[in-house]
Amino acid sequence: MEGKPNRSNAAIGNKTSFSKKTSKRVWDSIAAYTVQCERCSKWRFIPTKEKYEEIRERLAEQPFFCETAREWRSDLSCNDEPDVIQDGNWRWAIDKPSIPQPPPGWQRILRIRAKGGTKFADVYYVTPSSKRLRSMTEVQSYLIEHPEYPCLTASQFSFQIPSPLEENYVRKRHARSITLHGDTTMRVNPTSWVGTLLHMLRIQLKVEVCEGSSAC
DNA sequence: GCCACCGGTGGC
DNA sequence: GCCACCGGTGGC
Repeated sequence: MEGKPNRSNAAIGNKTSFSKKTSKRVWDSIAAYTVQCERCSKWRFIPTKEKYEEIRERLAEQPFFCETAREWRSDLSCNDEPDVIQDGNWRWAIDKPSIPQPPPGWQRILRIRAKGGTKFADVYYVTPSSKRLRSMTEVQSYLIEHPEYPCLTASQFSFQIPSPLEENYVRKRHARSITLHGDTTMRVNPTSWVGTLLHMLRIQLKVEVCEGSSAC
């Protein structure tokens, strides 16, 4: 989590929101959102998912500085200690930049999968009528079938998922061992891709760990 | 029966 | 190797 220049990162507590029409609970498995200051490289918590989505959408054109956080922390500056220090209690993931904010009334939900699976996370959109859309194909079909959203296009949706900082969180497809005669050993091919992503991406999510933590 | 979660795979 | 998509299924 040491600061590299020109990156930004953000965080939210495990968030439960409610569909207005159905009061159905929708869970986001993200514990916190943080953005990195472009100037001092310190990571700053972002108070809400909505604010984080707003910052993330514009980050390429509108860099984040500690002063930006004065909207919710009036006295914050680059002289203050970083909000985030790396410890063993959290998992982190690098988010993708320039993801559009979900349309008004819609939710973009990120669900983190368990460690050792074939995929780190799933993104889905919840429509104002609480329908869950899992892919761009489903979004396009939905928009065609629902002309009440004439202004929405597929370009306003993104199913990109963050990348975990923890190496080997996701089982590598080509490193899978073939299970024979009850041998369930899993081999994972180590790579250095995390370092590469750190230089390319600008946003991180803090993912809550629920492995025996009393906080869970 | 529904749905959240997960795995598999085709395409790039 | 990564991503997008979607089918299967276990838990409710």
